[in-house]
Amino acid sequence: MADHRTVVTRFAPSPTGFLHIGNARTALFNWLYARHTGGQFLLRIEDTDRARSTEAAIQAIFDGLRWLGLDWDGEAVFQFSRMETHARAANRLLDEGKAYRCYMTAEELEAERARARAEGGRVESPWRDRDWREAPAGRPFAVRFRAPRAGETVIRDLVQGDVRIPNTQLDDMVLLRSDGTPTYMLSVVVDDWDMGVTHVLRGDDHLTNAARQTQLIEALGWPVPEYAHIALIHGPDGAKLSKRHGALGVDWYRDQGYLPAAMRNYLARLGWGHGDDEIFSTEQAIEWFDIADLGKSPSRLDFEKMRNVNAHYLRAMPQDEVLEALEAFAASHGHAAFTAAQRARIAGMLDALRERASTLADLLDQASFLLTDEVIAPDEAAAQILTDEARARLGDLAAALASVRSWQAAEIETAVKAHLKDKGLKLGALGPAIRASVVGRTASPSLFSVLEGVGRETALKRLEAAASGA
RNA sequence: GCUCCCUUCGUCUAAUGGUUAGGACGCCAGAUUUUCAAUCUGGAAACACGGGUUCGAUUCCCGUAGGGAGCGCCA
Repeated sequence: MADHRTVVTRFAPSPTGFLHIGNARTALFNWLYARHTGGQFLLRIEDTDRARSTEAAIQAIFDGLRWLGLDWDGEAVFQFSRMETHARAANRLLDEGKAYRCYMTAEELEAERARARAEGGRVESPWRDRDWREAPAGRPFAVRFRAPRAGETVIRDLVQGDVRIPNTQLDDMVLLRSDGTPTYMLSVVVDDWDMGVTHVLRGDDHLTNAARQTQLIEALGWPVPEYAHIALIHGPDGAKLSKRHGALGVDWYRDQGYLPAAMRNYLARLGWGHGDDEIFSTEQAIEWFDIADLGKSPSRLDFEKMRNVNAHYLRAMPQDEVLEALEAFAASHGHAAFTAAQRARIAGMLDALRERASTLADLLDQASFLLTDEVIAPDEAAAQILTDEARARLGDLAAALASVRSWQAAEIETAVKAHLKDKGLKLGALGPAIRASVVGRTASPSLFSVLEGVGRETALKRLEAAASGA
């Protein structure tokens, strides 16, 4: 049994899809609280629904948590493997008369549920007060919890305060299905106790479950953990986050080029805050995090702000880390590994490039003119700039630049300006065309650093190609 | 339908029984500028509504409206 003097939190997703972004935030809060208190953060995979649980989903949870940098203590617990233990708890309640065998058929149940809903009461099983020996021999039965019919159950929630639920709203929950397998409600309670969980931070969709679980826990004679139910994250339109928003799994964010540190920062600010602090390190978040500062209202995802936070991290990260992240990102998007020359070119221009990017995807896109030595095909806007007149001027410029001794931005600038003066032109008459031919775009970092960045040979090759109308 | 939860700028949030209601993203304007950014300066922008309680409510209470969640032999 775990030491109950220290905080133990847990993240308990069911492996039925990807790691949902809302769940990722829940995991983050549990992780922050455990790290803040010097306690433990446990991971439990709730795989008791055999039909829906998949190996791929389990992997997605592990990968997602690791990507976010949320390390869990000890081995992940697989709920399904603890079935026997759960069943034992149910049987104990049966022996103690706190649960009963229910022989209702699916049809009877359906009718009773309709009645309860219409009358606003609980679903009642006739077997609650009947002797199970009256049941036809061999008929399968479910084990139901004998919940109080009257009164109320109060959840002492660290976020929501005391929440009182009338017991008339709480049915006799099924503990063991008629095939003998334990239900979620039973498994959670038994596992949380066995794992020594002291603080349950989860989505507020579990708030009424907390009432049922409280009843169960008390029947089992165990201490009720501290609860903290946090409001769910909604989509930008305020509706529940759904596939329609196209941004459910954390893997999507990774694929979009968001950085883990930025995600931690952004997610932490959703439903939690520390004064006016917006950008803070994970260490600071750990130091500051407290359940008391959790908000009660649901928050919406704001991709503009997320991009802004990410841009901040992209700029603040050490160069070699950005390069490493960019290369991994490129690889996962089908790019070949960078050559030494490519890496060197990107490194040389990294600060200029990252200043214009919010995500790794932006960065990779903006660095594309550095990824090849060949002539670049201009995009639509750039092509418009390359008129016959502009092309002719580029030819003159290429000839003039060929004699630049040291291929450095400052010297290139001197040479270009001398050439312009010679021709009686302003930079505005030639600059856009240089950019269009060398970068293939109408926007880029400073012209001269771009010329330096691609290297003399490639720069001249592109200028000449544009001049010859290629 | 029943039960429960929520409501401060468009969004994320801070603060308070007496404040010019603060910050951030976004937006607008200006500065800077070879493009695009970045940066700097300035600006517009909120206490959902109606009743109370109070000398005084954004803050406390009650309603209304709006939003959300739950009501499975799913988790």
